[in-house]
Amino acid sequence: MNLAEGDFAVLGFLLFKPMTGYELKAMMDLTLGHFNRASYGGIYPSLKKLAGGGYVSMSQSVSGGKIRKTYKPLPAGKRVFQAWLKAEAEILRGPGPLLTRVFFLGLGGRGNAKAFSGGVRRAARERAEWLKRTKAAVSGKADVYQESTCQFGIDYYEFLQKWFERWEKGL
Amino acid sequence: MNLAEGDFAVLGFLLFKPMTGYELKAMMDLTLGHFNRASYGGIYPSLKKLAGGGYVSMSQSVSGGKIRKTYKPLPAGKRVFQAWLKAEAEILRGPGPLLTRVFFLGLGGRGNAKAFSGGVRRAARERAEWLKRTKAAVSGKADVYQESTCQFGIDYYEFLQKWFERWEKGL
DNA sequence: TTATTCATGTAATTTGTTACATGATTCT
DNA sequence: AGAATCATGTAACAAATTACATGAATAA
Repeated sequence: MNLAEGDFAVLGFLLFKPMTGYELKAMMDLTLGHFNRASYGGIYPSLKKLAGGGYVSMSQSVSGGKIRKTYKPLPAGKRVFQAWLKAEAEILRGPGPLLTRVFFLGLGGRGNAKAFSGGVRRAARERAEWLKRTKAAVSGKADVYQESTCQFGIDYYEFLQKWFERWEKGL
Repeated sequence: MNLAEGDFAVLGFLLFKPMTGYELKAMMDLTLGHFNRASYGGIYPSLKKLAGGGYVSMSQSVSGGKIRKTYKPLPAGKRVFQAWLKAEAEILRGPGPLLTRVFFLGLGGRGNAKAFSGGVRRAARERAEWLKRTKAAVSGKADVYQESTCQFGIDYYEFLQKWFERWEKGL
């Protein structure tokens, strides 16, 4: 039973501040919501999983008949989160997973952000190069739209490179 | 049993040219592979589903003990594909689904591409505006990385707007 | 008094991913 | 002889999405 992207997002938010599932949803909607949508159907099972694995603890409080379950990271949770922060980034799935990582970079060590950014830039450069080659290979054989798809990829990965380059300098 | 993103991609490729599952995989890897990964585990069940729904026909040929199943779109398949091409684009999931649509735009009517591009630009503009507002609202309360996440979103949606604007002009 | 916010979750379905299993043909 | 390409697919698992179900407190 290993943790997925969504689980790490939940865990990361709890590292900022212990929260209830409801509060988590509100925070996620506000911050990562534009790319990574959060739903109760994702959050509550995730909390259960994290608690079952010993990554977070749960404390229940009852006020006025209403149950409130507040979740808080345990040492094991902090450990796996740090490991996740240091892992290589997957740039292929689009900005969503990438942004989730950027969001939590403040929780990692000082060198972590630079290393992460460097990894993204390298991967984006490789992707852009590859696409330029395929574009040249397909040129003439494909219609405008198909070539546009390729061109978009090139432009997108160059945008990524530039963005992270600029960002790294400003850190 | 309604069709998903991946099913439409398969159907679209078959509209270019009747193919086998194997050929589909090769084509998809070459063209849409950078954002939308294709696997046999996705393609073959998709073909089965499309055939079962009466969207494509299958013709089997045996040459040298080897079975070759070639799939070809039926009128019903063409109809649902056209409807899919005309639907509003989902810009939230990142470039993947967007690019799948661009790739097949040549199969739609002349006005289709412009309408699509306009829709993307409008959605991207709204998203960027929304992010600017939340950025202003959160300013000071969030750390560098959290604000960067927001800034990335703004820059990304502006990149999208500019890209499609330029693209539309060149059509 | 009615709508919204706070607060919990489950169940079903869909979708995607990975790994496995098989075998002929063709190129080196 | 061995590697790569052509060609089929299934099974298991992981993940995400949607819809459903419930109910107290509070703000309009």
